[in-house]
Order: sequence, then structure tokens, then C-alpha cells
Amino acid sequence: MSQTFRHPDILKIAQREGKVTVEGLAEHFGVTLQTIRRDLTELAEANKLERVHGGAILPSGTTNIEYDERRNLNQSSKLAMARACAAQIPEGCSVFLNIGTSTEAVARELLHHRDLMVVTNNMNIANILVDNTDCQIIVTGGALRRSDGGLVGNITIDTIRQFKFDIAVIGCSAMDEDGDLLDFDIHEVGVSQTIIAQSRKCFLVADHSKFSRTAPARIASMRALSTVFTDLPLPRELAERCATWGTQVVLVD
Amino acid sequence: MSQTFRHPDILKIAQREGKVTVEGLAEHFGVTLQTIRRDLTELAEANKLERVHGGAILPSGTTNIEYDERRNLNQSSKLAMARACAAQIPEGCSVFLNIGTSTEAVARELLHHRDLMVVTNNMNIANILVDNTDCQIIVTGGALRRSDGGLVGNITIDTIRQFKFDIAVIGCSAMDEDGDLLDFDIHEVGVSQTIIAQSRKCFLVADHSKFSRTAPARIASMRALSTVFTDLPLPRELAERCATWGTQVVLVD
DNA sequence: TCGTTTATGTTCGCTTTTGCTCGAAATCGA
DNA sequence: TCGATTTCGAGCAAAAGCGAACATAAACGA
Repeated sequence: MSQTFRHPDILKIAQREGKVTVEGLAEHFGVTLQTIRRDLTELAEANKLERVHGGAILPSGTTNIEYDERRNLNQSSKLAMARACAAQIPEGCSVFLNIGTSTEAVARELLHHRDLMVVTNNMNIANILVDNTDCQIIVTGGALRRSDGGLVGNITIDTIRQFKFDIAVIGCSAMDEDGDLLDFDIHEVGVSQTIIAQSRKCFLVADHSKFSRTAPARIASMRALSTVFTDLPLPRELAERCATWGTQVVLVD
Repeated sequence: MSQTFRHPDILKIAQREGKVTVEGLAEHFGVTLQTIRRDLTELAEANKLERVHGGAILPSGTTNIEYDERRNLNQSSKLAMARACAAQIPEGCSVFLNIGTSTEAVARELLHHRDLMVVTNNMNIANILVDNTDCQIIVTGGALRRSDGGLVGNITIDTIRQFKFDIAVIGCSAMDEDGDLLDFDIHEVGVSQTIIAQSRKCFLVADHSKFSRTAPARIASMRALSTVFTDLPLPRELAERCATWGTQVVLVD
């Protein structure tokens, strides 16, 4: 199969938009419709896209709608938080990336970091970082959770215990006023706790929607975190607690 | 300015821009197009870049040409073998699926089996079986091998040891005349051996091309297998040995 | 210093890509 | 259901890009 500059770009656009049109791409690249059609035909032959009249869509199957919607939630601030977080991850270190859409955004920002060792219990993150050939990827074992591609359970915990990370990047479902991190899934809590225990530094990436929500399972106190990346100021009481604990808060946007 | 000076620079530009053009680089370095072409050819041969008409792009880890080609090889008999193998896997049992294009084909045939517990060290298989909501998927941990999505290493072996499978489905790189299963990758051998040790029954899926090939690392003897699924009769001597060992041979097509 | 190796420049057919045209197929609206 | 419109893919010619071969210049080693 032949290769063009356009192919990777087309795929990226398709991933972002969910679909591409022949006309739109032709204008975007400044080439004729015919050329784009040829591109799409080739990409479809390679099973990278699925051809439809007037354009192409992502190949069906693996996508989880509910999850995809969540992924698109709050996209701009998620990107900004991810960028800020990635900026504090030096090259050449060992990183754990936990389940979650926010941590996936961080993974995307790590695509050009060099010499990382990334351990993850998130299949999506492994798939994202495959493109960064300058980083070693280790996948923890575990039971595959279809809803979000996460790996959870005892196997996951046992594997994580075999490592010591320079930095762990985690998300959470909710944050309590008293500084506790909460999660919906009890299975994930054990994993998150183990991650925190095995890491020198721990970064939390969580947007403001987590402030006003609650969840049943307690992961840990924010005292255990080095830095929190978020998009709106923390409630005053919580901000004061973080200051006392030495937990940095990085505000983006 | 010599070649050795340009190469790292070219890579740096490629990392930053995502792509490089022959013309742009020629101007940037003040050399002729031909010189840049030579540079890019060398970088592409070293898998640092991917050559395209007019320049080069970052290698996309997901597109492993060699692997994609291998996947398309012998497709019809691969499908037939996979179908025969899946037919002998009862519903409601625990199955291990190893790395390999043949085992992936088996996974596709298992999409409508119910109540399976599938353990795999192959990311592709996990992605395939996500669509079968009636089966539990467990992914072993391990280092991700970009070339084929396989998970290998000690973590993988440790995880596998925690299970006992009703059936294991494995592939191999080659089969020796004396009935030994061989593999190219020494890291994969330990994994395969552990799989065999932890399984009540072991199925091998391997087309005839494996008969006339050789590989350096020994996995096990075919004596350890319950059944072999293949597309052409085994060499006579090997067939006799299998009969002695009680290893069934299932011929498809 | 001289011969050898390596990097670069130049030229020239050859291949790939692109744009264009046209008949066929798919989609849409009534 | 049928016709109008859009989209598609094949074939062809022009243009851009390519690699091979050879010449030249610089770097290297004895």
C-alpha cells in the first residue's frame, strides 16, 4: 500500500470527529475530491476506516457509546489539565496511568515524551501510547471491564505491587469536602490505593464537576497526593486543607 | 555538515512537526534533494521514520506492515482451522488464547460462544472479544510488544500461573520433524510453556507452512498437545508419532 | 604523502501521485 | 416507484518524486 502525508492526518481527524467527508478533507488538504477518494479507499482497505457515501467513519465494533460521550465531556479543560500534567512529567521516568478519560488525555500528551516507562491498567492508554515508540509500555493484568477498557481485580493489584513508580497519574469519580477521593467502583478502589502506595509522587487529574458529586467508595485522602490538576478553584475549605497538607493545586485555563 | 549530524536533527523536526518534506529539509540543511532522500531512506530502514512520497512521517506503531501482511496470509485455511478449533471449545469453559494470528482467528470464531472465561496475553484478542458480552475477558499483564500486540515477560508468566484452564489455544512459529514446537522469540517460549503446564487440554492451530520452516527456540513436544488443527496432512513420520502419543490431528479444507 | 573510504552533487530514466473526464452506482426527494 | 442529483471508480496524461549510476570532494589511515 502506498503512503501519503495525508493518511495519518485523516485518521486523526476521523478519531476526533468520528467521521470525515470527502469534500471537507479535499478542502482541508487543498487537493481534489478524487485524491481524497483514493486516500479513503486505501485506508478502508487497510481496515483503518469504514467507507460510506460521501466520506468515511471509524470502523464499527469497539466503540462504547456511553464511554465515548463521557470522553467528549469537558473536552477543552480536560486537554488543558492533561497538558499541564504532562509538562510536570520529566522524560526518562517511570509512570503509572490509571483508568479514566482524564488519564487518557494525559497519555495523548505524552506521545512525544521520550524514554518513558509507562505502566497502565487501561487498554485505551496502551493503544494510544503504542504510537510513541520511544516509550516502554507495560500492561497490568486483570479482568477487562468493557465499559471503559479498564483492567481491575486482584491480578491488577498483584502486578502493580511489583513496581515502584516515579509518578502516578490517577483520576477519581468524586472529591469529598473533607479531602477524600471517592470512586463509584469498589473494585477500582483497591487498585488506586495500591497505585498510591507504590508511587513516589501522585498526580490527580480531575475537573470541577467532581467537586459537586459524591461516590460510595473511599480511595484515599488528598493528603497523599503531590499535585492536583483541575480547572476551577477548589472550595475554600478544601484549598486550605491542601495548603496544610502540602498538596499543590495547579489551576488551568 | 555530515550525515550523522543531520539524522538526529531530522528526527527532532519530525517529532515536532509530525512530518518532514524532502524539499523542506534540503533547504533547511542547504543540501540537495538527493542527499535528503538518502537520509530518509536510511532513517526509514532503521524504523525511525516512515517514508512517504515527498518526505517522511513518524512511524505509526499501530501499523505494523509485517504483522498486517502475516495476518492476511493463508486467510481461507486460517479461517477453516479456526472454525474447527472453536467447534471443539464447549460453552462455559475457561480458555487461554495465546499470541498469534491463528489464535486471533479462533477468537473471532468464539464471538458467539456463551459464558466463556477467556484469558489472553494478546491485546488484539481482548479487543476482538470485547464484542462478545457473554464472555469474561482477563488480560495477563506484561510488556507490550508493538509488533503484534502481544504481552510477554515474567509478569505474564506469573499471571498465567494463577489459573488452570480447561483449554489452551496456542500457535507456533515452526514444527520440527521430530514433533517439537518451535518459536522465533525466546521470550514467548516461557509464556507458552507455562500455558501448557496450566491447561487440561492444549490445542495447536498451525497451517502447513509451519512444517517446512524452522526456528531457534523449543517450546515443547507435540506429545503435550491434545489436538492439532492444520490444513494439510502432516509428514508421515510426524503423523505416526502423533498417533502414538495420542495427539489428535484435525484436517480442514 | 598517497590511496581508500565516505559523503555529496548531478544527471537521467522510471515510478508514483495527482487531476481530469466520463459512465456507472448510490442516494435523495417527491 | 422513478427521475434528479450526488458520489464513485476507472482510465489516461501531466507532473512530481524516486533511485541508480557515476563524478567529485572531503575525511581518514597507513
